[in-house]
Amino acid sequence: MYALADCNNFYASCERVFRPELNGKPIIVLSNNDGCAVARSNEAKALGIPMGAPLFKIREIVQANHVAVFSGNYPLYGDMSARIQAVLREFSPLVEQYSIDEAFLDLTGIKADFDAYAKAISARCWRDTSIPVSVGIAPTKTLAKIASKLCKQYPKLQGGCYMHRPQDIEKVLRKFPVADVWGIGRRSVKKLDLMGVKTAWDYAQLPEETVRKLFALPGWRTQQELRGIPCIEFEDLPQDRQSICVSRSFSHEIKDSPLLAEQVANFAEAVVEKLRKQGSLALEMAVFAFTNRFKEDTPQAHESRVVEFPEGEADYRKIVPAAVRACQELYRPGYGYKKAGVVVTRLMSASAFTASLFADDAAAQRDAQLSGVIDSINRSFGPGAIRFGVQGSGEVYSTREHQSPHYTTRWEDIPKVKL
DNA sequence: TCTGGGGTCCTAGGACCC
DNA sequence: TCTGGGGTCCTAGGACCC
Repeated sequence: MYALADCNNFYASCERVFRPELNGKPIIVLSNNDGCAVARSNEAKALGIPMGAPLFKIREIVQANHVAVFSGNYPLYGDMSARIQAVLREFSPLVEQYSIDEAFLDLTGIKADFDAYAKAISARCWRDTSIPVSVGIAPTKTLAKIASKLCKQYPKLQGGCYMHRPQDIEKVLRKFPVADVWGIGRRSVKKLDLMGVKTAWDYAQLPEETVRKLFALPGWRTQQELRGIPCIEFEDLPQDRQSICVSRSFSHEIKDSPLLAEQVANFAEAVVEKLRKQGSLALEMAVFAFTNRFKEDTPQAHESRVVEFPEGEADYRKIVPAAVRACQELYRPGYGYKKAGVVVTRLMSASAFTASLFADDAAAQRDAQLSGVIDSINRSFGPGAIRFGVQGSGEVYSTREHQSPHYTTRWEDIPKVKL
């Protein structure tokens, strides 16, 4: 059996932990630059605010209903996510962190009344973190996902649902929209709709050859999983990323080459930090920048440059300047750049690295140590404590008007209790 | 005026080999 | 008019996830 623990409206719930007066009130959390609503409390959903709605399009609803608005506070969400994880590990040693707000548990070998177990996991998360968590338990990951969605739909389940008898599964699938099944995206829903396939049950009953032909291997796996046959691996140990990307939209268009280079330098620095954290070297890097695609009446540019590192690289002093050079090369005057980013690909483990016959070992070792020093200074004193001149202030060009404090990750922001 | 960011997997088709 | 057969590797693009 697998459990899926899914935090309800995660970012919104995190904000509410430290603002309990907002319980029962509509709240939304915004994307970068305060652009779109990427998380909504149930009350905000009920007001008809769609996922991903641009703030300027929902301003009237927000004002009329006093919706509390927050800029994204990722240090807070990351920390709350780690706390949830710690709770989950008490219920199974095998936890797969699937995303910031979801984790699968492998319950193999655990003897328990799984319905009570699901409810207990949810109750414990609530007690220890004040985050509401929906826990579904079922024979496959896809069915566990469905079970956890049922918890959100039916409060009487008290956050936990165990679904395993074929007749129960059939009953649920017959009412469950195929569009809400994990792995069935918008494109597939369109096709399925034309075929008259509306529910998860309809999908499970399709002939396998049809599914294989129209939805390929992933679609077939989903079908098997709906039939109760596990097909999607449980990944206990987190895999190394195959690519690492840092990109942002800017609050204003950038027309100036040095200013664009400054942003790119900051993205490159952040990429290297992530790359080093997972202990990888990059063989390739791409730097890209483009104009505002929503302004259709202005000239559009979509530029990128690729840089190769034949030896593999994870050195700030190699990667950051290379990114800046690539940015200077791709820059074209007269365009207003709205978004840029840096992505490293073809990553390899630094420990598996074989040095080149012609490399200067002493110099390489010195450089590696220097990057390590940069890492430790920034870990101790905060991001950007030490940085390249070309990074400017180290701040990216963005708007965050509704930022909440970093309650759990910054000393100055820790809530004070008055006695 | 204002429109997110970061990933993975799979497949078809092209390039190339003998 | 006729124009081999069988295979691998790589990449771009599609689809999906949160």
